Amino acid sequence: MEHLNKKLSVPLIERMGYLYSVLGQFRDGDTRVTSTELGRLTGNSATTIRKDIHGIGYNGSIGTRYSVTDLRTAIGKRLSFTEEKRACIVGLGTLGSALLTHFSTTPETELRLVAGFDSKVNRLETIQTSIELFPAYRIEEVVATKRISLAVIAVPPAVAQGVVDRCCNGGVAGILNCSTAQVTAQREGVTIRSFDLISELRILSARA
Amino acid sequence: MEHLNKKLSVPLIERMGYLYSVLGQFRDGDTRVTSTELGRLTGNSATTIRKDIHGIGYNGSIGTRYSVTDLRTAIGKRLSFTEEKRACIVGLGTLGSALLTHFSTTPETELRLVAGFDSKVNRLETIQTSIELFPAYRIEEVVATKRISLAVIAVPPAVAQGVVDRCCNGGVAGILNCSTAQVTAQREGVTIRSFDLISELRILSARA
DNA sequence: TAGATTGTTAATCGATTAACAATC
DNA sequence: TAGATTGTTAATCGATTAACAATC
Repeated sequence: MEHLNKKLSVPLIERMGYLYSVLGQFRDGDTRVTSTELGRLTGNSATTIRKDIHGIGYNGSIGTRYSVTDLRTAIGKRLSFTEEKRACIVGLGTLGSALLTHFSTTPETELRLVAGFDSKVNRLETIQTSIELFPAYRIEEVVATKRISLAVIAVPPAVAQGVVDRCCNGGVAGILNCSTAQVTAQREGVTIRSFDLISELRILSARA
Repeated sequence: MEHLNKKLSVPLIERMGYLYSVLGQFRDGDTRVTSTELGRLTGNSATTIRKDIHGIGYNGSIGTRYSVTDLRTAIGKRLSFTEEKRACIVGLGTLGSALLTHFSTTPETELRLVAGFDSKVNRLETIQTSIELFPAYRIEEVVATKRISLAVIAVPPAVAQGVVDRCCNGGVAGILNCSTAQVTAQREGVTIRSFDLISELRILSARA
């Protein structure tokens, strides 16, 4: 009754998110697996796995292993993979429209892409997709009415902050910033993460 | 003479990589800036900035501030942004070819995209780009002869590990895995980072 | 029972922050 | 000199690992 609502750390969420998808690949949900095995499958130590599982509030029972389905359900609940989240993509240039296609063709997810935005109306007309597209001036309205909680930003750096502001006003809870600009959320409680190919390659090249 | 070749931590590289690009935006390189100001510009504490700068082996002088150009040069050297790195993209589906376009149109970088690979030869023929394209069976050979050190992997999950192996054999030092598959490097000294839209959105949605 | 395995505390490691001495 | 600012040590914080008690 203590740790149930504690905020989870990012590393833990990353590990458990991945474990969730690994567990989904088991054919037989009745299987039981040890923490050692789960560690091997996800590239972590058995101790970390046990600590994480404990951290999300799930309890197995000592001696017996973890039940695949029960554990998966518990992770899903705690990380709220069970309730569907609606997402949008703002900016449909080469990168944005590729992410749109990539996203809408990825199955098995609790994330649903429900809108795309671009400032150029004639660009909207040329894109072939089943996702609803809107001109950028409607961001606030559409985000609010469709209750979109996640936004992927793929616009030129110069306009990124403005887009972030409008997404915040519409009421998103999280923003994935794919532009090279540094942006901040005015509104309290909006999480922003940066997602940029060049930065990632830089990190790789500096490590190597 | 002690810390010069110590391996830098990923958070430090991320912060200094970003600081590097921020410093590049100063019009006048003769400007001097305080650690407090740099912290504000990058979203870190002044102490962290000073510690990082110290960590990469740069020394300012007490009381005067940091020289913009000198500091930028020092970061560039230590993170080896000065020596050009060659990169390739493997897998030219929607995501891969968008990354190819995105990458080749991003200027101001020490990273140079020099090759694209795909297993389908007729797909190679339809892509319009100034980057040289090759069939996938030539990965090892081309990576080796062009001395490519970074590979971006955007292939279907089922073939990801095989592609990683061939890149390693060719001699890359770093791999950015954009597929949903978990892959490992057989060879010692190859760094792999995962770069996946869906995982990032999951983290965001679990935080929010 | 004995071996295996989880739950959980203690120890370690690493990164960030606080504090302040050194010095321009 | 006095105020500002870096360099650097010490303190804090958080995450990972080690160890082992609890128990199937």
